[in-house]
Amino acid sequence: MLDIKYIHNNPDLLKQKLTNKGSDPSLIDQVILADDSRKELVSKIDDLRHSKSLLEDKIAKGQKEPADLEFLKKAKVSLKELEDKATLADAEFTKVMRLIPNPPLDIVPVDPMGKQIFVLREVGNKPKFDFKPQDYVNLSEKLDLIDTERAAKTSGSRFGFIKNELALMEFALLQFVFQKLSKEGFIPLVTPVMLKPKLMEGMGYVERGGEEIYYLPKDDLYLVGTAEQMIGSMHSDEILDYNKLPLRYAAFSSCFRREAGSYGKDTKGILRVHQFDKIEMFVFSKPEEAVQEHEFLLKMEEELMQALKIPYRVLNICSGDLGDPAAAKFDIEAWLPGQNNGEGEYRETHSTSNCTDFQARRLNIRYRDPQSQDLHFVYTLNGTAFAIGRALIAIIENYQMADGNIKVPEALQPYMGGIKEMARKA
RNA sequence: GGAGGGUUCGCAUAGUGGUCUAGUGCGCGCGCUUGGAAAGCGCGUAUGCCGUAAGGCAUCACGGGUUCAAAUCCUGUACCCUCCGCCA
Repeated sequence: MLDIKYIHNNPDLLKQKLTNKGSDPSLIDQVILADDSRKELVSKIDDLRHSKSLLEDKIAKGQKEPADLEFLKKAKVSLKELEDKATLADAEFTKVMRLIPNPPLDIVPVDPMGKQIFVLREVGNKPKFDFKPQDYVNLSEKLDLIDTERAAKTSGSRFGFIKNELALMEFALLQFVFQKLSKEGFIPLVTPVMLKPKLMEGMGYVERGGEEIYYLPKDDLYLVGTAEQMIGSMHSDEILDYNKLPLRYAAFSSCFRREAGSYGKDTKGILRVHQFDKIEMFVFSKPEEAVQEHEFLLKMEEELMQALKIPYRVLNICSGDLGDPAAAKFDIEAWLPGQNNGEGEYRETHSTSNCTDFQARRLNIRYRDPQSQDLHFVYTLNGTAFAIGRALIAIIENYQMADGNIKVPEALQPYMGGIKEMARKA
């Protein structure tokens, strides 16, 4: 959600920004109109209430006059009418307000269609194999590391059992990430995965993309698609301590996504599944520190990739490809040498967004400025530490050997109980 | 799932129809006092909306109702707590 005063003062700039994001610029005119009619009603109601309460004070002091009672009875009726109108006007205003996405920052490349790719850098050496590299689906099948067939039996398509050393590796990865991020000042967190509708809406993923979210009607709860939704929500309606900003969390959760509309895409394996585990970084920051926090999150992501020695590239996501809450976003794509029939390709493993005060406004998360004592909205940022499934895929493909066995990255070996290689079972 | 209790200003509490956005204590801020501090004393201490301003309006978990008037009465819902049952 944006600041309505800012909208009133900068309609043309915002229309341009919405156009850049591929959104409907007429939302700006709509919301201004809705706000004006809302204000008009509020003024009328306030005036009427004021004159009403003056008379009520008079009556309370014992000066009762029939004419006053008459007026008050009428006022009560017209007040009710006005209030009903105001409720409607308010609902309309809020509805439009919530449809307006976060305008992109200036660093975001403009491409309303969201087709273009802007590579900031490529990092790491792509592994050179003296054999034709296989993709992770083949590799993991031979080593009995992933079972999607039985997962289809138990749960349907787009699920997977993670087995044997790969199951151990999931927890090695978690351990590895938590160790590193704790040292960097992130608060380790394990979150609930069910979230109330009001808060899910607050995070800004329901207006568009609601189809993507699992919902439990019997309990009126959503299943989270990322821990980001939980961390933002846990501090809703709070005033955060200025001295504790930036407040950084590293949160583990399972994530649930319906993957509606991706039929036929990535149907094999576990690249795109309905349920996966992830450690997510989340930061509540002072506005003036948000850009540097965003870079810090990206740095964390890159350091994690580098520690695992997985080659990757960094993308500056263009305006048309930003989600509603994001004002700027960097993605990391890991190099998967086994894809594309052994030619290799980059696939997204990480994403970090600066959501400015868009989510904080909806969730009402503020801090008090120590100088002015004023309350301001915090800025929120999020970034993937590791989406476990995709990290495992990247490891499998980059660490494969000629015999089809897979080395365990050195950084993970301390957490693997002495296992240095995932090998074919006897 | 069953039975009971609760939800008021950062915290703790007072408040059963008008003088209550709301008293008191604690906490916090400013000042006096002091060589300095503590104590003491005085003053201040929620948020949102409308308005250039003066000022006005709203909010005592949330919604509906009674009344000229609701923190207070009636009613529905949510959340929390205790006990019982079930359970990893």
